[in-house]
Amino acid sequence: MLSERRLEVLRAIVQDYVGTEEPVGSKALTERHNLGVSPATVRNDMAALEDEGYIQQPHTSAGRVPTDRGYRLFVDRLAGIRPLTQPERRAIQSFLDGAVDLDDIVSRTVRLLAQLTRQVAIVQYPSLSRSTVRHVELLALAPARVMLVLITDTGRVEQRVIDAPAPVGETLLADLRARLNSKVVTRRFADVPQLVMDLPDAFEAEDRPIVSMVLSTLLETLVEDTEERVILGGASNLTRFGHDFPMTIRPVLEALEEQVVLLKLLGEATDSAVRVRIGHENAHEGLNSTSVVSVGYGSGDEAVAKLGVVGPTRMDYPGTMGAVRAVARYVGQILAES
Amino acid sequence: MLSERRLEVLRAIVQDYVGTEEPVGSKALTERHNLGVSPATVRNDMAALEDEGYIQQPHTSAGRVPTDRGYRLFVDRLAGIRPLTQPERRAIQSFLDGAVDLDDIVSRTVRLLAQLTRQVAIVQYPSLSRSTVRHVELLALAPARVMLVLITDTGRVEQRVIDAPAPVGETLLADLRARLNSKVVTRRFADVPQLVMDLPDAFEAEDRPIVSMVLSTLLETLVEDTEERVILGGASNLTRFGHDFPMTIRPVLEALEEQVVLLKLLGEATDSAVRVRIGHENAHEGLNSTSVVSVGYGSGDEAVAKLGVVGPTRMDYPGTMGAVRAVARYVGQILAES
DNA sequence: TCTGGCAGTCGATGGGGCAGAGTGCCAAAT
DNA sequence: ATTTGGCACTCTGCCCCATCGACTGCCAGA
Repeated sequence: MLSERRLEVLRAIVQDYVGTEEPVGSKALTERHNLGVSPATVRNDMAALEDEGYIQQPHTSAGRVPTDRGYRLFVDRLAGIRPLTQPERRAIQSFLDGAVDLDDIVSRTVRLLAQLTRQVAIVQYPSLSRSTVRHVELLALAPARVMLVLITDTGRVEQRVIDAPAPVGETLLADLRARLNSKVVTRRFADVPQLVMDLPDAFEAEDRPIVSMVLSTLLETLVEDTEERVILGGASNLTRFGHDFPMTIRPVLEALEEQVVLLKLLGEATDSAVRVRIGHENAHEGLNSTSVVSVGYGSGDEAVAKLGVVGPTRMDYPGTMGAVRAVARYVGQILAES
Repeated sequence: MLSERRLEVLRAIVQDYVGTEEPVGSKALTERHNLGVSPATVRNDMAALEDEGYIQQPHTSAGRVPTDRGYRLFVDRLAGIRPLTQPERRAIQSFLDGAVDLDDIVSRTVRLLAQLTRQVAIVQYPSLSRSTVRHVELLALAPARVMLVLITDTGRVEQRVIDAPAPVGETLLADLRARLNSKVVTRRFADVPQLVMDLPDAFEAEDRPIVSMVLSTLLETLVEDTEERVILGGASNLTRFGHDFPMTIRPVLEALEEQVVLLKLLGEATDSAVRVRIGHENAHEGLNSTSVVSVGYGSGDEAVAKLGVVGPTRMDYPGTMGAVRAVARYVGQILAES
């Protein structure tokens, strides 16, 4: 396998390349990092690294540039996650603390993340599928018209209007509201259908149609709103992609406009481990020269949604991963509090 | 003043330049448009137009390019608004007809507009300042924690969590809910502050702090909700800006991320006349080489919000204006129906 | 007022030559 | 077996220069 020193050389190459954006040569390497060996030795190591596919030269007689594979090794074995500095933590906290509602939290998060990483940030709205019900409210808008309001533990509110076949009494409404809430509050969306199944039995036969109607509307809402929304910010950071970006930036911008693509980008993982997708590891063509750093976040131990950033494969992985992880944690806290 | 033919020359220059993206010379002009005069004559006219500041040459011995002033004259006097073709109209209609709610209408509109004009589209949400309150709900999440839910007649729902200084009794909450609703339901947002002003007087002294707290949160929500939201789409069209766009695109992307800037871009006008802001007419620096075409739209005769597109000053004005106007009309219709 | 002709200007293009940076390889040293 | 210094070689990037082509402006004549 690769000797310790060769890994060290790879690490140095990645760090220098990320810093300078220019292919790095053997001489420059020995000067900037004190590896304790001569350029010639480094050259040999580089040749070996190139054979293994970790680095590559853009042209004969140019310096080396990490390949996707090289970045992968770097991320997996050579680099840790850099924790944020104290001032950065404070900045995050004060920035997120002012949020007034869920929309605000999400939009602040995306801006914060973009600013912190100087890259394009993506934040998924807390998904409803893992959410729990905080409260169900029933309001009589008119004698035969009921509004159903669903409030989730993530602060999201959804509403539906139900046209009943006959006037609905206030007492019935109150009764249904009470029973419904006692059944479903604190329960997960996924469990709700079973929990309310036998609810109509508790009512008079004449009331059952409207009860069923309310229930089916509730279930519909639960399903429909599991739909996952994503917002993004910091698009202007795309201009820092590199000198050749006219070719690069176009497909990226296009990809970023598709909700579906964004969702896929964030990946399936929903635990709180930071994931990195490098270059071609992203299935989506056009994002072949970008990397995505993503992580799940949520109010409890379980993630309810994901967030992340997308930037050039040549990015500061430790720093970006640190920022993404930290933001996810703080957002989780904020969500848990509200 | 400028002779008829000189205006014709200006029009030809604008059209050619928009088409080719390259400075246009006297010879090419006479070949493409049959002006009935020789290149030499056109040269004289061009010199005159340049003296007046309508066109300019990038370098000595290059063709001419319209100035902002030239575009302005073109838009004001030389070009009409090109109506859309029948297929285009049908496309608009079928695209917008599938919308299920307000969010959907707006997001479809922005995509449609971006696609139609192949530029960056901006759509402002219908303003809520004319909305009325349908219902206010108060829920006890915890003993000293109340959630306020506001439901508007447009079907929009907003919620806020209030941390009370002391536990809030259920009876107090019910009382407040009832009184509040009887005051504000069916009332316009703008009228609410006055209506609830004396509400605390109806409560025991010890309850007044929490009552005031709820009221001020409500008023805050009303104000914020009236606040105008804007969304945009088609950012990938920025890549069609021109060859030199690295310099150009950056400030534009930055500007487009600021809600405030976007709102200003759309301008103040709220009637249904299409407005064009060309280059430096946009106060915002960094948008000096872009033009904004905007128009008000609404469900009735009165415009409730604005939409538009932003693109390079070198854009197809008649076509863009036509598309913007048409989309605004159709969206107005859709809104009126729902 | 228009037109053709003519000289002049300037950007774009492409070749040639010259560094500079970097590599691969080899033979000697450790 | 590994490391090192040396050396020849190969590129790219840059500058310079000459050429080409597309314009313009101006002037004299129709």
